Amino acid sequence: MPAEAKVSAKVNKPAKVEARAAVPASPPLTERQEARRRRILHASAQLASRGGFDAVQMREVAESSQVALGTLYRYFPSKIHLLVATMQDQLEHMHGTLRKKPPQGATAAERVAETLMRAFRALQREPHLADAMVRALTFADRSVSPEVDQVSRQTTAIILDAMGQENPTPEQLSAVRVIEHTWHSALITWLSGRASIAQVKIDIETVCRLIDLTAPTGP
Amino acid sequence: MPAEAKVSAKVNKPAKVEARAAVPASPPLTERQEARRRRILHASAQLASRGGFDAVQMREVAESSQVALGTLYRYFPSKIHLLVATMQDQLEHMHGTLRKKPPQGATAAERVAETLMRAFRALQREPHLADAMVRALTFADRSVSPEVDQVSRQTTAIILDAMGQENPTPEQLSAVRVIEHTWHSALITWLSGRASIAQVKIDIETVCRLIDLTAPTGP
DNA sequence: ATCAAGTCTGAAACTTGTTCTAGATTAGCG
DNA sequence: CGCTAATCTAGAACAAGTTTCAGACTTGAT
Repeated sequence: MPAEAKVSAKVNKPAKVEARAAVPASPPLTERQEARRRRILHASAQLASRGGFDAVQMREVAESSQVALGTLYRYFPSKIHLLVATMQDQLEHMHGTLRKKPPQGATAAERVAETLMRAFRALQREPHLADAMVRALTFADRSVSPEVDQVSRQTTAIILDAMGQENPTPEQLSAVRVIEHTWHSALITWLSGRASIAQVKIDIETVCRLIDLTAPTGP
Repeated sequence: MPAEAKVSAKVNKPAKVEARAAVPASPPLTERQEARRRRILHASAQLASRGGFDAVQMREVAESSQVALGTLYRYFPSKIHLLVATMQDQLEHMHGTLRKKPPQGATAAERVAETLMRAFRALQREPHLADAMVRALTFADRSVSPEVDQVSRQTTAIILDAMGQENPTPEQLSAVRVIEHTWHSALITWLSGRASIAQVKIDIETVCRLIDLTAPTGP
């Protein structure tokens, strides 16, 4: 039988994903493989934290993580895949952090805005890392759709969490979609220096109004 | 004195731009230079229409437009610059087209949604071209900010046109910003196959509600 | 313990964006 | 016209993402 894992082709790259969780449902990795994967993601985040998207060079990631270039590509079929996976990783971490101190706002809109601003502040602490992750996310083509979708689901989960809404209406889900759009695009404009932090704040607060507008008890 | 133009360095690449118009304010180009520029943009759009972002290869653009590679880079300092300029070009064209038949909707929100859906339909006719332009736009880094800003201004102008609002309030401008965010991000999700045309429509209509919400005579 | 199948490594090769160079061309001025 | 500075061209060279390959290494099954 196989070797380090019983996968067929391409290392267990996160394929189809379970309905909710962030955990890939693909064949399990051996310990050593799991360790390699971690090393790679760590190196990726570290290099990204330095110089952003451009500083994440595949050869360097491979070297930093003590893995051959070919192996890196087996785990992550492209630089974009790698960075999107890095984002998944960071997002999970952030969701955990955010869960701990739930937002205080009185309305759902306030809580969502507060949560997103908290996330934004976290990103501001590592602007280069944010740059690498967000640029990869929006540049991703169809071949990365499953992974990008996963990030999107995770983001949706964070927002719904903040809303404290168990069973959102379709209208509310639309509002959440629009909020995500705004969130990503506002980050882009901030990262490329075309919008200030204050401007991003305003945009987030503006779009969050949609939540109240679509609240089940609303207008 | 100089040759084909009296520019200093880098061909008259659109620098600072006048307050409103889309016309670059830089030193004028010779006829031959203007012609070269047109050929390049045409080749860019043509290649993009075929295979999208990846199909726009600088060597091919240079060949198609009968220009040396070095010259291409003198006119457009990077592939991203080129594609963003291509977008400026197309946007101008589209703004002209849209002006002709103003939207019919009763409310500003309806008119904006109608206008954006009209633009969306136009993009659907050349999805590959849309792919190239939008991907370039969101991937652009700081070095392209002036040009991307110009595109943003043009988009804002189209939306304000549709609103029929001469003197928008700051709140309305915020709403317009959020609409633009949603517009760009929704296009991205559509282009990468993660959202359907119907979904994009819903998102546009949802975000356009913000306009009524912020109307001067509104709530 | 042995073996077959799959994995990892190291290095070279290939692709495409970007830069550089030497020489031919062009524009405008005197 | 003839000059000069800038532009254009052809082509090589460089950089980083991606692919490929032969051989060494692991793993799990027999």
